[in-house]
Amino acid sequence: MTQTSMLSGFGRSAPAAGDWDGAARLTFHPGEEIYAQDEDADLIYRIVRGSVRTTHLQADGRRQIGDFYYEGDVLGVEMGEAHRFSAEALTVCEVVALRRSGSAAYDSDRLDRMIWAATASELRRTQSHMLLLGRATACEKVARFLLDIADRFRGEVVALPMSRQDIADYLGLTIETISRMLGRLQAEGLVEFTSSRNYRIHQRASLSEMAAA
Amino acid sequence: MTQTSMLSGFGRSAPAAGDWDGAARLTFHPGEEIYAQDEDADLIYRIVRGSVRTTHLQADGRRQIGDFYYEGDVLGVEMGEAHRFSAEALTVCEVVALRRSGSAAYDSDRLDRMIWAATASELRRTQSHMLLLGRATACEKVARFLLDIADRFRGEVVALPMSRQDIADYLGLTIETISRMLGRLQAEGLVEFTSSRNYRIHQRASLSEMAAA
DNA sequence: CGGGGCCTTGATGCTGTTCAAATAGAGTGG
DNA sequence: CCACTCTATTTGAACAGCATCAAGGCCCCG
Repeated sequence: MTQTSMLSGFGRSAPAAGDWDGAARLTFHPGEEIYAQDEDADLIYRIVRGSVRTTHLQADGRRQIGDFYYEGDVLGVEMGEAHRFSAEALTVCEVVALRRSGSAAYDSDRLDRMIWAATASELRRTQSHMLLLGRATACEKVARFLLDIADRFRGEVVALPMSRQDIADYLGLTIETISRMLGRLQAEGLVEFTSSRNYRIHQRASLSEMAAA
Repeated sequence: MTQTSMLSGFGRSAPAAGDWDGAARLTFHPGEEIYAQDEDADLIYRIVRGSVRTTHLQADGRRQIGDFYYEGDVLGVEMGEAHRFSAEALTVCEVVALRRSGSAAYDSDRLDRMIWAATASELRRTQSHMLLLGRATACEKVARFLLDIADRFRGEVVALPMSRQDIADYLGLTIETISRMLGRLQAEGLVEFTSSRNYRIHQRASLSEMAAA
């Protein structure tokens, strides 16, 4: 594949330690934009700490969340000249950035593999998201969302770094519907919310059943 | 069906010339399966002639169409072990098939580039589809669908190789809604159907407006 | 001419939205 | 630590869009 030509090194930038030697290390605060929709897609980012959402905004204000990203995930591998989504920090976030175009560089083989893996992962997740949006009831969407998020954290209690509006724009629903479905799932004893942004799954099997059907 | 068994017929099929030397050339009839959901994703296919749909079937029978593919498009580049979608011919179809893993081959560089390009294209199209499914009204979905299909054919009259059910499962709607929206767009003079599977766009600007908003 | 898909059209109902308001939480300054 | 404010979330009631159910028409092919 052509990754070799797609990648390159990084001129300046204080070399930071970590997986990507020579990469720039950046910090973002909640709500801050990491890259903008329609901006040139020249850099890719790896999240060292924190969580990020990608959003696509339409002219009339409707918003679609592309995905949520966590520690270890790679951002910005969309194909094409420009980003179709912007990326914003949900929590305080540390990322390392690497330029992907430009002159051939030092460890391009490793970067190639990384970009390829990130693209493959992106495609898989986008396909899942598409399936979720296409034919699922509000309740199914919310159940699957809770399971998906829980699968990323090994902890007993799961934290939701995103707002109800973010969840709504991810699932193609309204915040009111999100709230009602969360309420219903809790009333049925499948999950328990210790606060509006922290929950625990009580009956994973039943929840999976709601999600799949 | 597994590729091995599918390709067992390769012995007889005369290795055809064309873009992919040494590739197997196959013919499928309407409704025939090119590869199955959950089957090992070992082969990729390039459509020489005809059109194809990819579909994902859930246990309860709900169906989601992944995409429609035409002459020149590459199929089967989904990542992961197995296909999440099956592929079925819509019309009589000729495809060439290539194994993507396995013995290091003659022109693997070119193959790599091709796979990379197809994956990039797949990601872009899946993202578009996701945006279409997330926050769009029935009317917007249908308008965008008509424009998308028209953009693939340069002709004045556009042919729809797929059924209303296929369109419905692509857009996450029902056949009745599809039919009503097509009727509405025609009544408003934006498009004209010469038959239920052939149309002509009359006011592209207005149609785009319906699609975007 | 008859049968069987496929597509269209009509009537009714349900799911999720919209509009509106109450409640809960988080942050701030006294 | 408490009162206050601002925002996020929940809850309720009415509405709308799309689905569902049910006929009816069209077209292809035998």
